[in-house]
Amino acid sequence: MTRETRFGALAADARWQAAWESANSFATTETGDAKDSGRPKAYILEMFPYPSGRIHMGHVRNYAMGDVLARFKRMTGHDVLHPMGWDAFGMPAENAAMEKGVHPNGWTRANIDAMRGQLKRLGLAIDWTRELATCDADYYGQEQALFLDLFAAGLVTRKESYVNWDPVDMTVLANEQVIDGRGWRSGALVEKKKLSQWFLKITDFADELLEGLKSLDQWPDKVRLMQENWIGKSQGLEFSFRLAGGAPGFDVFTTRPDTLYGASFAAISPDHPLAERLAKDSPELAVFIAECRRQGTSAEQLETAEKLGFDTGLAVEHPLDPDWHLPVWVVNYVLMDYGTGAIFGCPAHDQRDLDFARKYDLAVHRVIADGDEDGQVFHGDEAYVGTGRLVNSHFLNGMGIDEAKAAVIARAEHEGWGKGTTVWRLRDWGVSRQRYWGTPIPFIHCPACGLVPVPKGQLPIVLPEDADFSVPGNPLDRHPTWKHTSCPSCGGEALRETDTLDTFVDSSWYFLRFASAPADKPFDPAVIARWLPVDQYIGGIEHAILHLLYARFWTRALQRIGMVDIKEPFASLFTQGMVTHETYSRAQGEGLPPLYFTPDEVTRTAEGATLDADGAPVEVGRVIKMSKSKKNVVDPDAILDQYGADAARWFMLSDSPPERDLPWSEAGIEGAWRFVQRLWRLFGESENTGDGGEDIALARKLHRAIAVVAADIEALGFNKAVAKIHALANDIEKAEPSATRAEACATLILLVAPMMPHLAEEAWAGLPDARRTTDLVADAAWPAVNPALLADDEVTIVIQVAGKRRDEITLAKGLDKEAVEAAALARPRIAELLGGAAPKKVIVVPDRLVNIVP
RNA sequence: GCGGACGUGGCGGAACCGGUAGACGCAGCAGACUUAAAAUCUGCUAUCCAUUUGGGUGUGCGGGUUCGAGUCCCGCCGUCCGCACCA
Repeated sequence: MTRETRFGALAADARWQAAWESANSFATTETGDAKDSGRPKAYILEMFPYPSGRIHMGHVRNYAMGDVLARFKRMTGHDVLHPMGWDAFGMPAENAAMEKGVHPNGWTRANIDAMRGQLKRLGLAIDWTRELATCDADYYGQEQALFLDLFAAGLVTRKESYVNWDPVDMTVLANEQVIDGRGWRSGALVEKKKLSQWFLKITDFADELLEGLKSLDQWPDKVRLMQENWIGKSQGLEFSFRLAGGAPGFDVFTTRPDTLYGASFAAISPDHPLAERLAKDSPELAVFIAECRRQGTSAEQLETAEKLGFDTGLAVEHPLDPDWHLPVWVVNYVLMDYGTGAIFGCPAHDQRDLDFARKYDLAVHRVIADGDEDGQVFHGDEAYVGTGRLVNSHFLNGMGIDEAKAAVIARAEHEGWGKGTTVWRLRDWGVSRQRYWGTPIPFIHCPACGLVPVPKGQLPIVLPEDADFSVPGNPLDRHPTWKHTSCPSCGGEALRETDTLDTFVDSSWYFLRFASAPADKPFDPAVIARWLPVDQYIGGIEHAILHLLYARFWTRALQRIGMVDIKEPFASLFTQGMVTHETYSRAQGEGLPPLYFTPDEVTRTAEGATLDADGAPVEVGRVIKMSKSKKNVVDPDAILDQYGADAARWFMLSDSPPERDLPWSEAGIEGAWRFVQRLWRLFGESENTGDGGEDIALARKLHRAIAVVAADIEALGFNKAVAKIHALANDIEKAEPSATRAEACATLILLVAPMMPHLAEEAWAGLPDARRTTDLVADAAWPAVNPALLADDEVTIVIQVAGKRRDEITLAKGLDKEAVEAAALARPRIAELLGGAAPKKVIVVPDRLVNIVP
């Protein structure tokens, strides 16, 4: 067979993908247990995609990274689990059903088929036998079983509550899914609606989920911090105010019980039951409350919102001095759904209270002083929130803040009017969705027996195939027959629950099902124990809170009921950056949005860009995340057709650090393509041994590259690994033919194999048998490093004079300081600079540099 | 407002633990090969002065610690991200 002078990527991609498939190369080695196989396990997982229909460049980047790691782990002797599946339930399928009249199942399955095909073209080392879609009855039936287990354990509740109702999607949203008062998917303004809802008691785990973050030392600090803020633990005092006259009042929560003597008013939320009660007899208050509710919740509105209040005329007794009465106001800045919906106002030491007090001319008393400022009247418009000592506070005077907090709590508990308590920002997870395309909640409403769990033997509760999607609302609820059933308990007529589960439930345990998927139960705990936790999880930062917090909760919930013995599902998390592209647009005149063009429609030059259709310039905009609306998208299929999988993968891994955004460019992919071809030519020289001699300098470079590339891949520093491989290729090309050079060419195949697997296979197949340890490079081992070749025996030492680089010498490695110093001072150039004078001081850093202070 | 991250050539970025700043790639310039183009190869490419050898400046800005700072400390400026009347 004569060797092609160009690497034919398209044919090679197909050839090797077929070869891997028929050799079953990426099937998981079931032992997965160092005890049995002697090999460590590596569970490499990328967040599974939603089957929207087409993959995008973000997927390519995400899966290329995971794939490099999975292939590298195989090469370094691990049993690897690297699966793929589909987060297949959710709104878009139902929207498609409504808009195009296709069934959600058919739409979803077709999308999965299309995307699977696209992913396979990337040549991913995935064990496709473990593929799952969350809309498989196999999968969601087991999810129903888990839901029943959690119910039995008291971790599922049903409560009547105000919910976030998305009027466009006609569904309920979790708090986390409401962004600036709008639905995260539809963008519609969210309304408050009272409904009976299913909840998972994530708040039971608030403390554990917070504490657990400390153990996740291989997670980005940023994500841990975001979760910590989300959980929002505050410790303080909860106490009751009595209305003056002795009538029962209301409870307040504060994190600053130390400032109680600085109180000058009490404030309740417009949604507080007391405010609502008072409003019945006060039309003015009713008007005020209505205005507060109209007030928006978006960032800008809150920023500029004025503190407004309504004096109820009521007064409450100060808990530490019953003769001291505080006026009760209804104010717009106290939220009903945090703490108790009521506070005491201490204007001197809380900015919001101070703004409010200044507006309504209320007393402002200093109770914390950081120096000699101890007058009772507080001046200025900036609250003092720093440290200090208590003043004007009777028995607290002179105490530090923490001491005073403890003293007030102790006194409250002793006298019985309050207690130390912890308040969380985290709410229970509302999982009810009034949708068709989700996991049916396995419960039955019986008029006689009430709420009855579906017996496990009757699972899965399958979605009906015939459903009407022509109008908004829940197709399950209006289905003519599906919800009618009999009660498992009394046998009488009963109705099925028609809510389905939030899709974040589906993604809270898919990583377990990948590891173990028996037919008769959700998973086999013994197999889970072998594979979990996931060793490397890779996905977008957009899941920092929702998905990752829910999955952590679900895992802990399963641990509590004894089904798994891990607390945290993901040992190491990596959040990759987005793929971005510049935009091309033309202004369309006043008031109109600009007209955007796709990269295909435009010719880009160094100076600017012109539209192919008319040859006139278009405006080159900022580099931003690829999005359909800005038309700055590049279709992976087109790239694969033109350049093949390896060039696409290589470019995705080059240049930008993986956690940062990657600017896509035509020049960049061209560069990757050229490098693929260059390597192909280089690999072709692998048998050119010249005179057969050794090239020790090249051998050193080779072995250093083997070690450094391995370390870079291990640390997910793909851009650095790419740079090192480039440098090594340069070095090999410059070297004269030799046995070492031939060996280096062959070894380079292995170094690029995780990133460019098709090219590697093609080149590997061209090697003589003597050089090939395995038929497929996919089964080959990572090259061994010869430690003796890692270090040079000579080093270049820089000579500085007064901290400035003036000269350099090459010396044997490991010389002692005196010898290095003498060698440096002996240099004519250094002697000249010193002008004959003895140096004041000489610093020698072994094998690195000499700094001479004249 | 609170919290966090980041500022290095024309661009993406590299630089171990404080020790040669700009690796590697892209773009650009010059040259070789070619009838020509593509492809490929070679060289140059932070900046200013001298242009042969060298010297000055330079990692957002201003200070500081140190023999030595992109890296550590203090204070600014800018960009991006997250949260948000959370009591």
